[in-house]
Amino acid sequence: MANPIRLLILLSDNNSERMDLALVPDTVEELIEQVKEACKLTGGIRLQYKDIDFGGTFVNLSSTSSIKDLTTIKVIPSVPDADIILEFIDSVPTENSSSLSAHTDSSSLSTNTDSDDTIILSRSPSERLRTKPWPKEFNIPTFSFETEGQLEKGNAEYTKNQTRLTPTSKMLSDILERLAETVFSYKAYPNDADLSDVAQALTKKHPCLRQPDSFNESYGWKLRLKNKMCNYRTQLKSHGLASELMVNTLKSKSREDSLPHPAKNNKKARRGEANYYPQPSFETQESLEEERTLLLTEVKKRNNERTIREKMARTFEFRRQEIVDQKPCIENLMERWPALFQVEEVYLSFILIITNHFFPEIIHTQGFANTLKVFIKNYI
DNA sequence: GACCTCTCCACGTCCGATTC
DNA sequence: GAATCGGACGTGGAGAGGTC
Repeated sequence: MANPIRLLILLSDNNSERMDLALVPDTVEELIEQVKEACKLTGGIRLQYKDIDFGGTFVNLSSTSSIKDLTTIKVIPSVPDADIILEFIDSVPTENSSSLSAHTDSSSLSTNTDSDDTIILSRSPSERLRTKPWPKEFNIPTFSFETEGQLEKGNAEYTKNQTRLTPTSKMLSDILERLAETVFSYKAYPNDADLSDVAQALTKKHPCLRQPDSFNESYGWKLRLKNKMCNYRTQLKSHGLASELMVNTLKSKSREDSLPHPAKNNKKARRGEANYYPQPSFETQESLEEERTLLLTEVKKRNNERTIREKMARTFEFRRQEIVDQKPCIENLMERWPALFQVEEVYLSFILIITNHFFPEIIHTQGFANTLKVFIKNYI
């Protein structure tokens, strides 16, 4: 029978615990789980052990064979290279509409979001609505109590004798309204494939709504939804609820015309593209202008990429609105925002724009974050 | 490069259903 | 019965893509 072993777990400089084990686990993963349980830790950790052969230096633990009685184990919160995630953060926005933040995982043991590994690419507070990418499987929301009740009855009827339900206008409004709200929480301008997803998810969840005459038995719902989204955007605009939609309003674009005609002499956004117009953050125009002035100084300093990146991120909304509203010429832009033309910013924006355009599904993945990090380290 | 067709989007309008 | 709401549809301007 193996002898029990005693370990000293170093949690921090002045925080340690004793841990007794009946036997050494076979794998490091098991040991990590046991340490987490014993010390009541959450989040990602890795372990190092005190290597006597090297004068007591802490060495990464790759095998439990290094563990003996009275070994000192050091707990390292999270593993930066292994735990990179992409997520939206609220404080420091940047230059791309699909703004993202790739940073090391800040578990309960770590608050290391300010390391050099952090790629500050976050979204504006106004865009908090769209904090998640388009779901792989669209989750149909819960409708009003009345609608849900009718659907439940309709589905039961459908299961029994394949009878389809013809929704009343009230029910139809409720369904479309809730779907539009949910779709809008992901995308203001969903494409055909997105709407097909929603329509299919709807008829899958509520088979009584299937339309036998249409493609996939859901094409009619897709058309309805497409129309609803258009009306929904108009509705939001009329209530002034979405500034990002307002800048894409044709009438508001042709201000120079005293009697603006819709879509007359206006450059229209490219297919599937709309002006990104984040709301000003909690910071004031004055403070942001001050930040911009500081940036002019910072940009002249050497090896100052991180500070520039941070300040560019912080002034993103301010800069974006300036560009959308005033449409400044390149000379003015270069004069006011020289950092925007630095290689790092151009590369980063380019990579994100291309990726978001062609491979939107990978932009939230860990693999993309890792690749981006390596690219920035090596080439920027 | 010109032309054509298709698609997208905003906008306006119609019309049926609902509310008052 | 008038007012309001909202789904549906038509229209026009613009971009994308294909063809010659």
